[in-house]
Amino acid sequence: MSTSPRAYHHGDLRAALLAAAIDSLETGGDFSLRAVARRAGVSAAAPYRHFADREALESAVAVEGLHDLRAALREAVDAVGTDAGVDTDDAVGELQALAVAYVSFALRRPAVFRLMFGRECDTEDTLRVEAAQQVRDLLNGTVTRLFPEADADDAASAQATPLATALWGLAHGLAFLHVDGKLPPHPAAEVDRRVRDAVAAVLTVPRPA
Amino acid sequence: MSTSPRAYHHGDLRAALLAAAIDSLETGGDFSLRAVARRAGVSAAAPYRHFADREALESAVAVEGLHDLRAALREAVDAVGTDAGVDTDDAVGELQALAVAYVSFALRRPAVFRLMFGRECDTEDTLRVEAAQQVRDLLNGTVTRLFPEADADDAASAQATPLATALWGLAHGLAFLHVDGKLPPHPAAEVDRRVRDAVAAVLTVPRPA
DNA sequence: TGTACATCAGTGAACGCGCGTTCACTGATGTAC
DNA sequence: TGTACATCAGTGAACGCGCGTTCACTGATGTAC
Repeated sequence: MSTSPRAYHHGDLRAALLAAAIDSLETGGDFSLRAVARRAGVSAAAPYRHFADREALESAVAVEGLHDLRAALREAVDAVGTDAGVDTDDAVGELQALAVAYVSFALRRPAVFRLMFGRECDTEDTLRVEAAQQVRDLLNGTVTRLFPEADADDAASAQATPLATALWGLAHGLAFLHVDGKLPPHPAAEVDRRVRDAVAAVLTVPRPA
Repeated sequence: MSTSPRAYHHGDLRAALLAAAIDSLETGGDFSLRAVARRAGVSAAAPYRHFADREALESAVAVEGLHDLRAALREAVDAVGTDAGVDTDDAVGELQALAVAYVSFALRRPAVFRLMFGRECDTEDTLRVEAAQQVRDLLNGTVTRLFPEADADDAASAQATPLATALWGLAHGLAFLHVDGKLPPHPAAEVDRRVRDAVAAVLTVPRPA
């Protein structure tokens, strides 16, 4: 809270380290315990008072990122409007908005996104597992709400139906293809359009009579 | 060619280093110039006779991987059958086969797959750019062949239509989600089914009249 | 067929680097009386 | 309100590590005559 620097007893070094880690990731793309400590203006050993090891810090950053992603997705869904009467056109629009938000988060914070998803994660870390599950639930829940006919017997509305898996895969793939430079990541408006078009194309493909 | 070890003048150290690099990636998941040299039974400086630097070796591995991926995709497409008369059901089956092959390649060779796609790549490296383009062409070409109506005015059959982008995104996303442990990567048959179902679900979603 | 020599693909030692982690320590903080 | 003391969050030096890269070198190979 205090803005004045204190030699000892930083105040909230844990939060400061997290912020430094995210900052470090977002400017430079990589981070290390030492670099983060440096950026926080603290000795290399200091982080060990707050994190067991390098991986614990990494996981804490991932949790923050997952929360932010969920917030961004929720906001996108809410922005489309949650009117009770949803026809399929609106449904397509909502899925488009979801995918656009997913990809745009990835491009806004590529290093954090990579850290969140770009490696196998520690299944022991309850907070991280939960945060990841919440993102999944939001995606699955939205799809199930929009297309309940696919799998009507699931009382819990957050089942990973094939359609939900497909939407996640599509958004996730387009996100990484852009982040990794396999599809041009600029300008943002073009990316959004590409994502929207891809979602629309796949959902409205010609089909046999 | 000769199997007897020679102190000097290895014979084809370049190829041996590539093989060692791939081997190193596939058992351990990571690799370094030094580790690769060690594995090839050669001094740490030896690779510099054949590769400008670490990145050049990495790119050469990526090129091999991209060729292998294209071969795997081509094989999958060919296996479905290339009869002239294709109706939409066959088309869905072919896209499913393509996606399954893509994901199964990623799970068979996760570290190589990551190296191929998991970072921005050197656009100066012509061989690598070409190899990547060939994979794209195969995906785009197949989609355009199966769904020509989407964009009939393209003479070149390898345009990146929205549908082709979507299919690539879907396959790519499911690949990484499995590779990174966000979806259970075992058993293989289950993964194949999940991919097939996802492709089918998205292409046959209910739609407005 | 034999010899002299240029070429070239290796060696091995060394460089500087940043990393994660540990350790004994120290100085600020807060509590008990 | 003042003092003694335990707690706790930092310090800074040190460890061993593997890395990419360079350098002068050496020994095998192949060619010219």
